[in-house]
Amino acid sequence: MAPQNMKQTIKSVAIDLFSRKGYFATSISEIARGSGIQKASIYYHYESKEDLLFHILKTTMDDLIAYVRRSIQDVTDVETRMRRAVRSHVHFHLERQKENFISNSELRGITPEHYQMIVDKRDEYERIFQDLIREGAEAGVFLTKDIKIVSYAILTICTAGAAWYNDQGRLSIDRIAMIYEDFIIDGLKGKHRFPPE
Amino acid sequence: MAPQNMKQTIKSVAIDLFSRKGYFATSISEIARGSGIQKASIYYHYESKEDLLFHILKTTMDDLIAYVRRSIQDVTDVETRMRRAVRSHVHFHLERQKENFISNSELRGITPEHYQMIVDKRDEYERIFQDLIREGAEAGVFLTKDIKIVSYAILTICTAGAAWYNDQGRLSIDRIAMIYEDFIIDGLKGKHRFPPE
DNA sequence: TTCAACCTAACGACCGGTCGGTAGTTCCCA
DNA sequence: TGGGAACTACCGACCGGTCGTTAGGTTGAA
Repeated sequence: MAPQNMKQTIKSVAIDLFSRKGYFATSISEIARGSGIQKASIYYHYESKEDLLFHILKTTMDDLIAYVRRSIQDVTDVETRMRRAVRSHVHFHLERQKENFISNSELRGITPEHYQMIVDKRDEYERIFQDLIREGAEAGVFLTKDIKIVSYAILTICTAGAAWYNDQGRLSIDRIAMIYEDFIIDGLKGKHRFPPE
Repeated sequence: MAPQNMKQTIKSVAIDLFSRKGYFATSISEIARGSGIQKASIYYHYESKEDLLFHILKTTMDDLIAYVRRSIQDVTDVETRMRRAVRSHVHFHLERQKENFISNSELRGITPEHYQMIVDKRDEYERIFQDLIREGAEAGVFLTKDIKIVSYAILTICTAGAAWYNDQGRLSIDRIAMIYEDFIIDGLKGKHRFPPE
């Protein structure tokens, strides 16, 4: 195994195990076995088990934010921007299913400082969608809703996909993204029976 | 502590700890400490740590199914039925936040046999919503969508609420339920830009 | 000769679970 | 009415095993 790759190998083995068994249920020995080295050697590449988890969470969040930002940067029409954002959100989550699943279930494994860093990144990410909802509402394209709640709804619909999506399954990532896109845009445009007071 | 209550005490302490720290990160000793007894005494009430988790998951699922079924049983109009189902789903998840959070994150802690039992119950529950979507589509009230995907979308929107809902927060359970209700019904009624092939 | 990249061996802490035991209560039957 | 068996609800001590982590040694390429 080439030297520069071992750090990556450990990371991808950890991603696989953390997503399948969970962070606490996965031992350093297992990660080492999967990587073809002794468990003590893990500590040459990562400071601790928590450091390994944090690395996974951090790079996933950074990549996600960059990915979605890029997908909407040169579009002005707000409905299209939202469609693009939803689509790229879905794509990212289904293509990097395991990492995203970890990001949404293993937050409790990291230290308070690291936790704050990840939460800050997540807030930054959510703001992309919240701004789009606000933009659309101000333009009269979407009907004003509770922006926070609706943004959570949008994100969790797609994020949850990472929990059940099966790449051998009936539907392609594209197809799923389209269904979500339609559902969300209709939800955003629909009038409410219970208007905000 | 009255004798009959200790089993319940242990259970509710476990619910609190499992939801806050996770199943694997919680030790029997901690549960015992929280319950005011020695850890050996836990084993008088529950066979094992896994048995305790399974008990929590099972009763939560049973209660959930019964609760939602009851809420729609004497209503015939399909939109109203869906609205009721969504509303009771949200209510149940936010009122019994911790248990539901565990139900959606600690499935990996149980044995294969128990896992199958819980998954069967969850399938049964999802079928309630899938039948409603089908009903509504056949009646022409909803536009036909991919029933499975859309049912997952509906359920996860609300379920995710259990992860972030704060009973000290800005919004009441009722208010959140209404927002979701509107969003979902609009999503179900909207026409699709990407029709199923 | 240096140094990155690994190794073996061991550490203390803690894990879930079991053991024998023991107050206190209930119940049966002579 | 009384005595003992059985049962409930708990305890303290302990088990083998695994955990994350560290100290220190080895290897091979540059």
